[in-house]
Amino acid sequence: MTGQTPSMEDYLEAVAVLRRDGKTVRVKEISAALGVKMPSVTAAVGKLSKEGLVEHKRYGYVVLTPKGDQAAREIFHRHEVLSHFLIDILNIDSKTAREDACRMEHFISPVSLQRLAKFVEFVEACPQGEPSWLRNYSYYLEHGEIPDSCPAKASQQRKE
Amino acid sequence: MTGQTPSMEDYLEAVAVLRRDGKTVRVKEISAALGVKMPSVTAAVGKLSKEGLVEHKRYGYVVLTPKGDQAAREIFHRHEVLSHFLIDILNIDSKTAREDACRMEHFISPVSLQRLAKFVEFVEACPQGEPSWLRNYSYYLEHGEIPDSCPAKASQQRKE
DNA sequence: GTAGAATGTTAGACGTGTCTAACAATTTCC
DNA sequence: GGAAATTGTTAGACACGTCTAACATTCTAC
Repeated sequence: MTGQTPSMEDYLEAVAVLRRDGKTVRVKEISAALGVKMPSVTAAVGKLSKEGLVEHKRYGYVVLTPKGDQAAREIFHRHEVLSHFLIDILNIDSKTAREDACRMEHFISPVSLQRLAKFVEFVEACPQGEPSWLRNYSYYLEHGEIPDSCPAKASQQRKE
Repeated sequence: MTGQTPSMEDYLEAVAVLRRDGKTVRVKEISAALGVKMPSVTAAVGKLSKEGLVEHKRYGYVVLTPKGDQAAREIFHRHEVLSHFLIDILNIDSKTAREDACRMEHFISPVSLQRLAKFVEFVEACPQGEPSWLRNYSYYLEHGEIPDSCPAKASQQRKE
């Protein structure tokens, strides 16, 4: 948690992402990235500046301070874990996944985030896990029924 | 999605939950349930009433209309799927899980919700799935390393 | 059946975040 | 180097959701 509102977290994250994409960051770009008008950005950047998270000279560039960078990293990490889970495990299209991550990232607790991260890690560390439960899950998604290769299904069928 | 703000969704859900717990629902109880003051409830109930989601006679009980009940069910379903996932799969303590679900439930898209629900369903339908990847996950959570019973781990060890 | 307690409402303030309209600075380019 | 385009800021409005303080209604119990 960064102690920021969802909105302020979005601004911080946007600055970090734009920066990462190479260029210096201007109000206009933040505005475009977040789909808000420039005056909203000016106001937000003013607040973040007061809190020592960004530096911003009037009419100039917006730059993260070390403290702001740290906060942005944390936010971005939440975003990454969530979208990673949504895309690679739940199989959600990346556009929807990113949108969902963008909204939910502001509300997941540190505990849940950490667990979710561990979960994703686990799945990656053990990708073929037991012939592949993840593949079985995909099958289930597609066909709506438990694949035969799942033991539970097999025993259930035996009973039938 | 119900077309409601997160706040209004919370009110709707609270009414449904209180109602389910047996009693008639009063402003005071909603206030207590959500941790807001009574005037906030009055205002919120007024809005929901205008939209035909609750009925509320001055100084009287708050009752969901069929439309409101439907919306509340949908919200509650989101809550259930999320907390179910957090508790039963990620192994998060139920207090944290419920709090997280309460916040995130307002922001998950229908697509992701449906997928998450499917995922939980899948895990339950196939609980022993391949010796139990879920148990392996629990082991991983506890010990921080992939259990030997995981094939990937086994082959990795062979290489070492 | 009325006084006091409990509950509910209204009025008005405030914080947050957004917007538009108008103005200001900066950059571009002939 | 100055006019026009671009970018940025300020001022002021508004929606939302919350609060406190004051007032109104209803309920409870004698």
